[in-house]
Amino acid sequence: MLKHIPVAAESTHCSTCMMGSVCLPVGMPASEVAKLDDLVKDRIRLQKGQALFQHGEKLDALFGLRTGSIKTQLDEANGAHQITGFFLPGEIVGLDGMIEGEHSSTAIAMEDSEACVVKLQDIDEISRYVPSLQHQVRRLMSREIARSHQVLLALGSMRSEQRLAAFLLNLSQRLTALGYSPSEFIMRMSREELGNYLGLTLETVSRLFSRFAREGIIIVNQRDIKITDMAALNELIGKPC
Amino acid sequence: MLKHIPVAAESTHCSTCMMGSVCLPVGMPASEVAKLDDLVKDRIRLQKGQALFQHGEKLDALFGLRTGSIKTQLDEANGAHQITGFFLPGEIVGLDGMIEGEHSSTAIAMEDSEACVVKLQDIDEISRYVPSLQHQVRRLMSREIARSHQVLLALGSMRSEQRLAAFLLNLSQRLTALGYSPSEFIMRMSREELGNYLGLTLETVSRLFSRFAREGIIIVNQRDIKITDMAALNELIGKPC
DNA sequence: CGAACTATTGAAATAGCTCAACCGCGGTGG
DNA sequence: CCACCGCGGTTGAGCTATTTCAATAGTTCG
Repeated sequence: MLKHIPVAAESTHCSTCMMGSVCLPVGMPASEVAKLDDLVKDRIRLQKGQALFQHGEKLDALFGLRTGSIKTQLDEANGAHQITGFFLPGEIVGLDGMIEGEHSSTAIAMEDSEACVVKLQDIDEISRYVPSLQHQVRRLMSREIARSHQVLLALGSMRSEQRLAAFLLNLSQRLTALGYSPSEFIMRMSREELGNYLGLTLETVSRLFSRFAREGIIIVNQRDIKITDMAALNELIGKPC
Repeated sequence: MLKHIPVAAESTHCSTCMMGSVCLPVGMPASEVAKLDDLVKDRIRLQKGQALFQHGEKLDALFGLRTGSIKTQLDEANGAHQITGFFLPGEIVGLDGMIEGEHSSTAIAMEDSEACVVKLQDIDEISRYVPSLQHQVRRLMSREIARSHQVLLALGSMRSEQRLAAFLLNLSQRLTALGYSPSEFIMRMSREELGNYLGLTLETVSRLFSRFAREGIIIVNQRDIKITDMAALNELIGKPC
């Protein structure tokens, strides 16, 4: 059972949340953000491995990740699955599969995590007096489409080393936006999960890490990554530094 | 320059459009659809090869494809590109890249086509008295996300023959929804475009067509396809008929 | 009719996969 | 405390699906 935590009156709301600058309100006029306080009525605390929602479940809310990290995946009939995204704090999970009111994917916590629950009906309610909220949801969904197109680009037209380079650069950027170091971080996902996401086997991913390390591009210690030559990564994906 | 055609008063509106059952209004209550008449104020006629919109252009509208077919692609700096979707009549183009009000992709007509223009500001306007319109847009965007996740699944975890099988089945289904034959159709895209979309080379695609034909699964005549063994295709993608 | 695409087919090269062995680390229980 | 297990990661060797390069043919179109 999911652990729900009602958001107490004196607790953090969107308008006072530290994540505001990168989360749902990002880019909204401050005057409007102030009116979002009723948007999040509770939060969910997840333990590592727990599902935030599962394929086929009724969908009536979006989730703003506050702490931790989450992966989303498409489950296949034969038991296999394809990971479609890794989410960091401030990012919105659950934008896919509002078709027929059912989730089309499954979201699983990769470490202990906490997410704000944003009910769809509250979005509708609040957009009546916060006109920009609907635009915001559209913008977030649009960004999610663009994001998955980027992954499509990687899977469709990059070689293995480029996929990993693109992934590391993307992760670095997103972590930077959260205030972390651009060049040193801990990956929450296993080699297998990363391989699944990138359309490679776990062995290939492992070999790539070793090779990048041998070439002096990164320093690898299990999931602890230090990027020592950002330019080389950019060059790999054809972006002249 | 794009050819705009104002929609005359007596012309077809969403409420009377033949495509209504598969296009933007799909699933909306009939009473609401009746109020959508001001949603489309003009249409665009495109010649084969012409762009409906290009990467970086200002985005202020969605497009409902009325006739023809359109491909969307991500353009890379080095001149390469990744095709992210093929669109048929009734499908909505332009849902990606409402970020920063700019298109993140380019949409190109694969044959002479015509699209209804749905201005974003008209959507906002009309949703004031057609409450379900916002839901509808959300639903359509969500479907677009789910769609691209399906492609991700194909690119990430299927072998070449499965990708082509999945593609043919998907195309067949969509054409059926439009009232065409499920088993006999003309593909609007070249082997190269299909290969690009599926993350394969054009030669591999060509060989796969030849092989499927040799195995009695399809009959191929250039872009003219006849599926003779639908069950075999389903089996290929692991869906026991 | 010839030019320029578009598709097919073959042969050789290779990127990434499969199978398999091994290592290291963290927990667990005798 | 230490032996043992299991899991995640690394590395090697051989294999194979797909690509690359190349030659040929069919189709479209001015």
